[in-house]
Amino acid sequence: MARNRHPEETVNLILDVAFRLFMEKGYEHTSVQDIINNLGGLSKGAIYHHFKSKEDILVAVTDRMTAESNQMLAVIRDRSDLSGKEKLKTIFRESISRPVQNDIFTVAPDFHNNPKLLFSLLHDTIDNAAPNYILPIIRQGISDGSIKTDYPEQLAELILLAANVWMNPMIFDSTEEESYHKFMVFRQMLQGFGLDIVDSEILERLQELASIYEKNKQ
Amino acid sequence: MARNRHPEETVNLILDVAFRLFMEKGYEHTSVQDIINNLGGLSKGAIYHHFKSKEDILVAVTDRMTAESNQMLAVIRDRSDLSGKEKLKTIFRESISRPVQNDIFTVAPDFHNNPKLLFSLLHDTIDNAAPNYILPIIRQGISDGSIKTDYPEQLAELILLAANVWMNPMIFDSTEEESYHKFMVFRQMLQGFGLDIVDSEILERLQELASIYEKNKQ
DNA sequence: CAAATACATACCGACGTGCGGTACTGAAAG
DNA sequence: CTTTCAGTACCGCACGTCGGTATGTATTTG
Repeated sequence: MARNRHPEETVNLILDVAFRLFMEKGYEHTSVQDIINNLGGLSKGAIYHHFKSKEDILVAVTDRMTAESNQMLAVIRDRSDLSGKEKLKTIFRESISRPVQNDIFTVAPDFHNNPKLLFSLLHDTIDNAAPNYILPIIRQGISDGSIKTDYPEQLAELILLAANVWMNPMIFDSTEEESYHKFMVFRQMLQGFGLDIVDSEILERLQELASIYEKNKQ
Repeated sequence: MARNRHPEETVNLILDVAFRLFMEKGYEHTSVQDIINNLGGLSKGAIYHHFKSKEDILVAVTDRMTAESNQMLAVIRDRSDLSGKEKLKTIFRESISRPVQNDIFTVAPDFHNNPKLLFSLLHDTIDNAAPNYILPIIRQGISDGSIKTDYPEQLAELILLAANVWMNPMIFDSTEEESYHKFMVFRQMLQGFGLDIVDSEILERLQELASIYEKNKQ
């Protein structure tokens, strides 16, 4: 295949293909040769020119996965027109209403055969997203009086772990009913921390989302 | 190597060695040959006589890991002298006081390089431990009036996910202070569900445990 | 003795990766 | 505008290792 004048396009092509295959067959059951075969003429040398290992491709893929949602978190975190509690409310409304499939990712991620991918998400949640996005919001909430807790770091972790992992239908698939119950338990948990961030609009959206997932499975 | 008259000893030897290596180097970076080399004369044929694949060894290893703690859960679940809330209380007191290192496992499990192992633990928690051990206890608690919730299944999942994963020092290492804070947040979460299962004895034990872990790291 | 079991040995195809080589690019030099 | 040339995108094969299998053999069991 001819040399590409914009190598970043080649990198993106590799990531697109790798992501799709990782989702379809799992990271471990996707060989580098599989990726090559779906690259349309590119060779093994091309891959190892842009990435130093197969693992390196996975890292890039997961980075691209979390980048978008982290961007959303950053924007909300930096708004100056909302209290801490209102920001949390906004985050959950956004993350629920956002469709899982967008233009980049035409395949709905499936973590059932992807221990490595789940592992990355888990650590991104605890090591990156919670301290960098949720924690500042909780701190602000403490300052402005809209949130009360003695342990903001741990509260941020627990909330995001529940939301990003436990309630994530890509990780633990649930029936519509179960998803709804999870959300109600989550709501009650937040209320236990004095955080009543759930309104009827969010509840409505959740029920919609759950029914969509249910239909896609069949 | 001579044939063993008690093949279960060979199986246990394989599992001992595999477990140690998985913990030291991670599942993926442990080759079958690595296991063989640490078996003291046994060969590849021996391994593939007792296990059908490397993955099969991992399953056996994780089963042995969770068996002990699940046994403890079963005993408490089946006691007839305690209310639901008291059983939960007992479980947490037990799991905190139980030393992580026992005679079988001389290596403290470390999940940082073991996506597969963490994956297994996560699914055992949600698919097995929560519904089979915690859920019946919560149901009993609902019956005897010591626990109140509309969604026992999801509450069981959330509680065990927080306890087994989030608060697990083998998965997310924390300083003594962080562990303590996690526990306090956990406590507040349970209180939000009307469950006040934490007493001063448990708090004391937690602080001890945290300081032990802190020392072992250095 | 025969069947089942507990291993050992030799070997296979597929895998991730390294590397010597090639062909293209874009900018500087003439 | 042409020539030159260093940098790099990409090729494709060779290598060592991997998980797994087929088969052989000694030992135990019934």
